[in-house]
Amino acid sequence: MTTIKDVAKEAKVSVATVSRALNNSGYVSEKSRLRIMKAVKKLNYKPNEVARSLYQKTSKIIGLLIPDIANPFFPLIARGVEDYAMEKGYMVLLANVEGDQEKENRYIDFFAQYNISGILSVSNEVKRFDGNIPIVLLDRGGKSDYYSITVDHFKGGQMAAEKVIDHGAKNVLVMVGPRSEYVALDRSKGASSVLEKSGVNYKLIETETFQTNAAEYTAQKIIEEISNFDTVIASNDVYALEIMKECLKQGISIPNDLQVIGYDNIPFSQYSNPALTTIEQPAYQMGYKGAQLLFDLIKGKTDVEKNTLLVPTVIDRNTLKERSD
Amino acid sequence: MTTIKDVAKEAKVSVATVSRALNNSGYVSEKSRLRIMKAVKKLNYKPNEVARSLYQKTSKIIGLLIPDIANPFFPLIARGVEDYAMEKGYMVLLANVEGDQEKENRYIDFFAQYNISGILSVSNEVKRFDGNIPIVLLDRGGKSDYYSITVDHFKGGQMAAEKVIDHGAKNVLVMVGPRSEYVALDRSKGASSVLEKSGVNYKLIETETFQTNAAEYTAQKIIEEISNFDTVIASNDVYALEIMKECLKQGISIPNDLQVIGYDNIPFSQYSNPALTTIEQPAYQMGYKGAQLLFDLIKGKTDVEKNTLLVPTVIDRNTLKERSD
DNA sequence: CATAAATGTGTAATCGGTTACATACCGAGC
DNA sequence: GCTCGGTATGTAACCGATTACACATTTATG
Repeated sequence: MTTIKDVAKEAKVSVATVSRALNNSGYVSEKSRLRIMKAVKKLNYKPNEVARSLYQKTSKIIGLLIPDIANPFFPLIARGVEDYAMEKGYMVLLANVEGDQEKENRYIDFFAQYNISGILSVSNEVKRFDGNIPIVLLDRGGKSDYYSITVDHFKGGQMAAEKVIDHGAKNVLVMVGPRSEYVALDRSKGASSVLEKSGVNYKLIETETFQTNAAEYTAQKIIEEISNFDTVIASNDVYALEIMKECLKQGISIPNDLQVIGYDNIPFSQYSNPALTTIEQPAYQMGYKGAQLLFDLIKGKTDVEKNTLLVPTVIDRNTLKERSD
Repeated sequence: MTTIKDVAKEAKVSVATVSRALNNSGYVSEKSRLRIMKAVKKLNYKPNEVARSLYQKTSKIIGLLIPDIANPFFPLIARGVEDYAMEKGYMVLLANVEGDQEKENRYIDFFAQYNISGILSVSNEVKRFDGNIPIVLLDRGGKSDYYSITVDHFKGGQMAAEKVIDHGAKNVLVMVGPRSEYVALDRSKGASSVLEKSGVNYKLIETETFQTNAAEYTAQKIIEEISNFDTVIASNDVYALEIMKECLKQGISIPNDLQVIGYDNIPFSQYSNPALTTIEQPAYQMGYKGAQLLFDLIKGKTDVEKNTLLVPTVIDRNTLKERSD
């Protein structure tokens, strides 16, 4: 590895001058600058970020905490984050915490130990973080005192309910995610508010987790109850697909015997047969905007919108019956 | 942030002693050790990994290069890697390169700048890496002089071909991935070897990329040709699902009008209707074993198996016709 | 009991950058 | 000609850890 000293020697200047030239800080004569650039090229010099980071106490890394890399919804967010970060010359450290508090803690300690400059988290809160680096929450945490980019899940829940009512739902099972997730709560509140007002029969059923690896078990439990309902509002697309799989096994026809609506619009929701009707979250956009906000905070900007609320959209496919009108 | 100096002062010893105590190197009296541990706890001291890394020229990070985070096959690998790395107290820096050489280069520079201790790459080779840290290739590169954990794709291709022949295929379209990917080549070679020998009619069709975002376009092009065939061996599950989606649109019934077999066994292949018959790659295992091998190399072990070959398995689902016998 | 070996500890160099500070030179303004 | 501000550059301190080396003390050995 060539170091700044090698460059300095090659360009016949001091390391200070090299550093100034590379960082455009302080005065450097044009002559020196040229010699330095030439030396950098000749020696293929890349500054050692570790050394830089040690002195500066920051880095060109941001951390991204996601709950479940196996759910394709999160990679969508990750891409948005990554694209913006890349534009700014930053790297993103992707941490897959899988709902495991211990794992999350380890990643956060790690972030701190590496002088990470900001954190984006798709998580309700970032516990146990003592440093003072900026944090932006994605998809959740809208009412907390964190900065956040969220989707209006209450509205999303309403949209789902309106949509199924519109398609003739009479007995609706609405899956609520785990109680600990505000996201899930908001969604089901939105749904029930509409359902309640319109007078259709409905029941809330709570599931324990959002993790994809529990989806199969959960879907089976739900199917046991399904004979009393004509429609299910699933807590996300993975669950919706899992329910459809179970229905297929049991000869329950979709949408005739049972209507299904999902949430997220993950790429795979278009591949089911029938293709899944769902509520789209602007995941990529959320990631991208979240990264933007985080960089504003890193730069010390203060006139930023603290909580941005994005709107979901209905994606009309084929798991609801044709409307009769 | 508390530093080693704070701990030293609190424990009334020098920083050297603290360092020795924490790293179990050199001599430290039991009395000092206890006082140091107490101080560490009291001050909640976490060593600054950046400083440590600067001196040691290594770190507790390994890099994982994956080609496409949107394809659920890769998160499976990532989990295997992560689980093993976590056991060993390492972090994994997940880099999503999206088939973009520029992006890959940036990540690799970045890895080098952060003294990463090893690289796992799901990529044909790791170009332009001048350092000398260990590299393990996953899923590809079996014949190169890199260390690798691969799946026997030739055999996988054979299995797919045997399977479809077994189910009565007469005219087979086999999708080949991009020419640049040995994986794709091996698979199609395996398939054609069997097809050739058994005398069934077949055609190879080359696609430009494995990236999921090009899948829709590619599938449409393939469908144009499909009327001449009764079976398609897709280059991976995402493509298989995409083809099934197009078939659904066009009223082509699966498996009666067209049989489909995929490759990978991504979690979502079970959600299609009919559920996708496919060849499973032991992705998680590949990640886990790859991490194991990488750690052996990091530790300087030399008596390791250089190229491990895992075997794929047929996952029997419903996109092939019932066998007539 | 003398000496060698083992144990324990502190000072300072080191890793590769950034930057405060000192210094020197130059041209402008009085 | 002298002073002042702008330009240019180098020396050395610093970031927070590890470790070579020196030195002191204790323990083992013959």
